[in-house]
Order: sequence, then C-alpha cells, then structure tokens
Amino acid sequence: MQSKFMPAAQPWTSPTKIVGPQIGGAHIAVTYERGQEIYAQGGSADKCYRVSTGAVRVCRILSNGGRQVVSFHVAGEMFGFEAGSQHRYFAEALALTRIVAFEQGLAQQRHLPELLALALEAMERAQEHLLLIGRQSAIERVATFLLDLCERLGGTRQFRLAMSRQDIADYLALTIETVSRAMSELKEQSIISLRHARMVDIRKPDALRSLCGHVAGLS
Amino acid sequence: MQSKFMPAAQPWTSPTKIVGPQIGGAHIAVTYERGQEIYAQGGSADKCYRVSTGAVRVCRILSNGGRQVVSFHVAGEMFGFEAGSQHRYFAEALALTRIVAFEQGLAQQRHLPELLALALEAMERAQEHLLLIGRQSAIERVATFLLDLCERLGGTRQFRLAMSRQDIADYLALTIETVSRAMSELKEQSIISLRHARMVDIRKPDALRSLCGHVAGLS
DNA sequence: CGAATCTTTGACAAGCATCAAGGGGTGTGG
DNA sequence: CCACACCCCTTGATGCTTGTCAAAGATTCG
Repeated sequence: MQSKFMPAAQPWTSPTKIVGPQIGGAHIAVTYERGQEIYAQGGSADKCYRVSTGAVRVCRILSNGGRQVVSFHVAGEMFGFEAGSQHRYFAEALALTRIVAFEQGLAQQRHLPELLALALEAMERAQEHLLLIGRQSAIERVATFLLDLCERLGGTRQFRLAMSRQDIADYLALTIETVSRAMSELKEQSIISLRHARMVDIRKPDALRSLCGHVAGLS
Repeated sequence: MQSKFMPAAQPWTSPTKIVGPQIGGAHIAVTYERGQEIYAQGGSADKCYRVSTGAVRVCRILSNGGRQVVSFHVAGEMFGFEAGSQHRYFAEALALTRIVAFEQGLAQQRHLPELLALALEAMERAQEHLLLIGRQSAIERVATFLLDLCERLGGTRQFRLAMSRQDIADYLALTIETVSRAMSELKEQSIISLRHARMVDIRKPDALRSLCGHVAGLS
C-alpha cells in the first residue's frame, strides 16, 4: 500500500470555540489544529461547513490500508454534505484552520435551493475528479492539481501548499514518489519553481495549462 | 487513444412518443433505438429522466478523442440532472430503451428535497467510482462492475450485458483488451461463465465479491 | 545541534497500453 | 439454407508508465 498518512505528533487538544458572524441560521466558528478531525467517518452528517481560513482534506480509509483523499477545501469553500445521514468520509484540518459549521436541521427547509446548488457543484467536481484520475497521466494530474489550486486560492502565482506530498498523492491516486517526480519534471522544464517543497511559484501558467489536456476545474 | 465507440449502423429514426403513467408532474415516455442520443452535450439540462426499460450510458468526449463513460443506468434508475443549465455530458441508449422524462421547470419548486437527494446520491456514486478507478486493479474493477450491475438488475446470476466491451472499458478507465483479458481470467477461474460475450453467468458470487476489495456499490 | 519527518532520487519490477492478428456471432444476399 | 462480410471480441508480443524498494538530502522543531 501507499499511505502512511497519520501526522506524527497530533496534539489532540479540544478545538477552541468562537462565535462567528451571523450569515443564515445557527452556526459556530471553530478553530482546528493541523491534523485535527473536523468530523468522523460514521458520524452523523447533520451539518455543513465553510472554511474561513486554512485548508481541509476530506478522505476515506480503504480496507487495504490505503487512503483516498476525495477533496481539498480552501478558504471560502463549503464541504461536509453527504447523501446519507452518516458521514462516509472524514475531514481533517491541513493546518491551523477556522471552520464555520451550519446546522442543517431547521435551516434545510429555507436553504434548499442553496444546498441543491452546492450538492450539484460537488457532484460536478467529483465527476471532473473522476476524469482526471481515469484519463490523465501522472504529470497531467499534478499540473491540473496545481492549476486548480492556484485558481481557487485567488490566482496568485505563488502560493503555499497546505498539503503534503502524501496528501496530493492520495488525492491524485498516485504514489508519493510519482508526485515528487512529476514536480521535479515541472521544475526541470521551468514551468514551476519551488523555493522549498511546499512553496510553489508558477512560472509558465500557459505551459501548465497545456499539460492539463481537457479538464477544467475540480475539487 | 482508446475509443472507437460509435455504433456501426445507427438508424436515426425519430423516437416514438408515448404518454406514460402519471407520477409527479408533466412527463413523457419516449422509446429510443440502440445508439440513439437522449440528450446532447451542451444541450439545456431542464429535465431529468428515468429508465423504464433498457439501459443508458452517460458519457463525455475528451479533447484527445477518448471517451469517459460516467455512468450506466438500468431500469428504474434516474439520471440527467447536472449542475449548470447545460449538459456537460450526453446520454445514449444502449439498446431499445424506454425513458420517462420529467420537466424540471415548475416541478423543481416542489421536488427540491428529492432533487437534493438525487444530487447527493450521484455525488456519492461518482466518489465510489473514483475509488474504483483510482485504487483497484483491472480485474478488481471488472469484478466490481459485474457485481454492481448484477445487483442493480435485481440480483439474478445470469444477465445480459447491454453494453459493449468498449463501453465497459471507457467506464472503468481501461482498454478494451484489458477488459477482455480480465473477463477471460474470471472465466478461467470459473468465477463466471459466458454463453457468449454478452451473456454473463456468475458462478461464484463470493469469489467475485472477494475480488472487489472494499468498494460497495456504484453507478 | 540533533532527532524526526518529509521529500527527492535511483534502480528495478509489475501492470496495463499498444500494436497486431486471429476467432466467433449475426445478418444479408445468393 | 448456406456463404460471405462485418463487427465485436479475444489472444499474443512488446514497451512504457507507474509502483515498489531503498537510501540519501532537506526542513522543522525542540
């Protein structure tokens, strides 16, 4: 298998609760440490969440010991709604992250159109992700990932990766070594440069875009 | 690339319109020939559909000439709702197929909860599909596909595949040759038998299930 | 400064794609 | 009713992409 994904030291301190700005119904802002669980696999899926600052991974452990990262979420993005009443996936903070949680119980009645739009968007992202995994080569997947992340972070050419190579590998259905090699290849071609492993600078956005083939945007 | 997927002879007769049973709002039953398009990529996504009899594939053409089959749908299943107002995928009948189309315009107001549930379910299926494509070997994918199809067809051990090897390959992100080899391997191990290429008989359901690894059900 | 973790790089192997050719079933015409 | 043709499927040989195993370099934090 290809995942030794548990963060080494995970101080399991209880999250700091903060009352956040009122936006729709009952909601609470919570700050999570790096590696801390936001919701558990099997837990009741009665809330949805918005990343205020920081970043989140949503994933699932496979019976063979592997892990699939289903999606990353950065500031401003919603996550956490699922089909059943129980979470089939779990969510963790990738760094110090502030999350606003929305109760779905009562709010669901009046926010159905928004929820539907969010669900459809999530569906679309899942389908784009499928295309990426199924039809693209390793370097194409990494290029698409970087470009997508760049856009979602506001379009700055320089940004910091909140996730490890292992996280990226588990998201792109590759191994950590293959992700690393793809990064090195992009660096080799001067398409990106890396101050260090987590600091990306996109030097040739067009070249990166031309590597993506056909996939537009994804989760 | 790996898809020469256009059916050979495609009699482009206009579909036969039939008034179907009243179930919710305005809806029409239409019969499609094998290979006929139900909705087009780029067309307005203002309806959703239910397979009455037959089977459907939902797919997308990639810029490299390849094709990704996103989902198959058999009798009783809903399909066709998407995030935007335009279809990003297209749907075709795999055989002589009867479809009931539901107008979404007015019905959307009163059927929001159902639509939300359908969208979430579609998202879940896409995510399961993702796991299958990203983490399973060729034979595991084929085994999972067969088992899933079997269950959705009502659990009969013998059934006819409405889709070609090419369709299956494009669904599982494999080549037609690899799908064929996987089938032969399953036949070799007496896990399935094939009267002919399209007639599957599952001889050892448990053996098939043990090949699936961890994926439960998908689209 | 040193320990621990994350990342990179190399060598090798395995699985799947690709290229190529041969079988089998179905439909049409003789 | 048989024969031929077309399409779909199967099987084989070979090469490439990626996974696996191994070790060394880089970064962070105490």
